Amino acid sequence: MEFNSEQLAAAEHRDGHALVLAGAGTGKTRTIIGRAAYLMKQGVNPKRILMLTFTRRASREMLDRLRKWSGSDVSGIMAGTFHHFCLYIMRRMPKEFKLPDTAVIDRDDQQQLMKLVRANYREKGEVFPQAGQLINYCSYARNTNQPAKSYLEKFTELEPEVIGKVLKVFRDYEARKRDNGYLDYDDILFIFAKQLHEGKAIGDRVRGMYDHILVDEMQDTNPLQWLILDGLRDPAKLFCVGDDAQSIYAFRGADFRNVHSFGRRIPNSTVLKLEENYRSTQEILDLANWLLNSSSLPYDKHLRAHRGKGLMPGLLDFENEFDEAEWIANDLIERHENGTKWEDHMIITRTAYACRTLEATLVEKKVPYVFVGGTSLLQAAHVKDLFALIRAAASHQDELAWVRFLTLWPKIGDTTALRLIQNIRSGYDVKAALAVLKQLLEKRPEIPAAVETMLKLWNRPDAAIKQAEKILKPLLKEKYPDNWNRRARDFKLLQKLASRHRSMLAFIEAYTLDPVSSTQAEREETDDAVILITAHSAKGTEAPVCYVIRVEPGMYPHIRSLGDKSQEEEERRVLYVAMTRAENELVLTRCNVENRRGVMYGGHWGKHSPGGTDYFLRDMPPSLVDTDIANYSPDPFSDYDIIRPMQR
DNA sequence: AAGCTCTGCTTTTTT
DNA sequence: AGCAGAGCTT
Repeated sequence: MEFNSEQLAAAEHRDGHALVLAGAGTGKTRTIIGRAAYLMKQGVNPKRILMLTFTRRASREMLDRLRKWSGSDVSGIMAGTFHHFCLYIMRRMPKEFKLPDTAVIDRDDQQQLMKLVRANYREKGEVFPQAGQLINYCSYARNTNQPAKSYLEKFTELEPEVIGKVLKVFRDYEARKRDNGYLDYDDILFIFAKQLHEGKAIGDRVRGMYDHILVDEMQDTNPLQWLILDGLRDPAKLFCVGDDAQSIYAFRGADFRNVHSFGRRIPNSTVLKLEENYRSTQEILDLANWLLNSSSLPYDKHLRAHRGKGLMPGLLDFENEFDEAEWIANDLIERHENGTKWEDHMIITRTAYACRTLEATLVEKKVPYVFVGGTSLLQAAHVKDLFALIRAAASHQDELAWVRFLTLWPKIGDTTALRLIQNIRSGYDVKAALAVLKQLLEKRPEIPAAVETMLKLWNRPDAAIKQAEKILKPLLKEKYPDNWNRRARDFKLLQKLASRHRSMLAFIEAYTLDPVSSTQAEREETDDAVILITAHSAKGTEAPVCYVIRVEPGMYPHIRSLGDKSQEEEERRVLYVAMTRAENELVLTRCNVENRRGVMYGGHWGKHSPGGTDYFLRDMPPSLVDTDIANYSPDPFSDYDIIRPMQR
């Protein structure tokens, strides 16, 4: 593995805490891996190293590359996301953390639970935040470590009476979560951080476990995660890597000033810089640099390409998204026919929704692709239905699972289900609960029988899934009449994934924290595929050829962020991240939005703010891009011999 | 009273 | 695809 002098200085930094400010493509990952390899070479026990990354995918890749490059056994290193790490430690010390039997719930479950609570407070016709919004508020306040009350007063426009009610809803929600034995994503961080700081003995014990803590994507850490890092350091040394220009998770409470204040907040720390870009050609960086420098924020970034000059980025206009999708698919096919691999191409989208047309076109034209980001396999409605049955068998306290499972059956709606559940939960354990259920549903023995079947197959996850599918099939076929075959395929996939786990609960927990998108899972069968990815998921990745689609007004910045200066700036960074993924070729495409329904509000793009930016590329110097589609193969008519009308 | 069906509306990003 | 609400059925 080769390093330049900046990278080497960072990787071999001695003594004290360090922050490495690394621009896009400057070898951030390389440096953090180099750091780990250096430490091990110096004789540090891998077990004393903790690597925190932003996604599980990133940590897997990092360990893979470290294993290959260092040639040593890296299995001792603890590597994962903040959530994984905290949960892992808490599960190892359940008594200390006062963590009884708990199940991790995902966002969707949180929302369902919130909906149940909300219904008890909202009066008919009253304007009250939706369940999803309530979860957002609650989560944001906790991740930024501020009381819900002051957060709601300062950062929302809710009326005081509504705020009072919302706070009551929050309290109820917390209580209901506890009764059900649920841990949401925020609880995992919160309980860990609290004990780390307030439980003296636990804090010392956890602090004693590691000597070196390596943190990737530091700019995306939020105040709660900062508290965790702060509680873990000393004697352990922090080695954090980040880039303020790539901070795109403010909506999750991330604060890139965590990066700016690092030196001030941590005594005896060093700030190092990586400035040479190894990924892209200069033309691509010129465009990215222009984008950042047209901001009013002083990013002070000027990426220099080590590789020198290359091709101009393209900016191609299309009449509508069908033409755009068609052109991209044809371009991909032609490139593939010329001998490049599918996987060398990445298509970056702002939202999962915005690439639906493209996805359909790729399927139609038989271009293999994987989608990264967006709805995962476990969030698909039919998969949740199946898991509801399994979870119901796991715990008679699991309210959400029982509601979902019971309402699958005809003639059982919310009301009946909730009434049944009240009785079930009074039972001592699942067996007692089942006895009660059998009595209440005397005429429908198949319902409790389904749960009993699951209990019998408890230690054989794949068999349990197979049986669950068999039992629910007639019900689900009714519920999802249109695309049953596609959904049935997901169950087969699920069975396969489950067979790698010993217990059902371990399987569910692993995939709650590490959601696999269904196409991503299929990827294990097809290894060469075009990568279709959201800009957020694309951070940390790269590809020789990148298409950034739908770079049009209303998308960058996204219409929902217009009117809020700091949100608009975050959108600029999202586009910056998207552009800087490209190694050799960058193609921006956009559609004519003039006539599209739903984008224009009263002649404005959303709430247009004075002095704000309604579209980033509006004032782009034409010299930065090539807009001539003829320079980009293929010619859309190349397959046909067409008649060109005479000029008159 | 509870369940079911139809219609119209909206669609950010993720551990 | 999912949600809310209206209105119809059991």
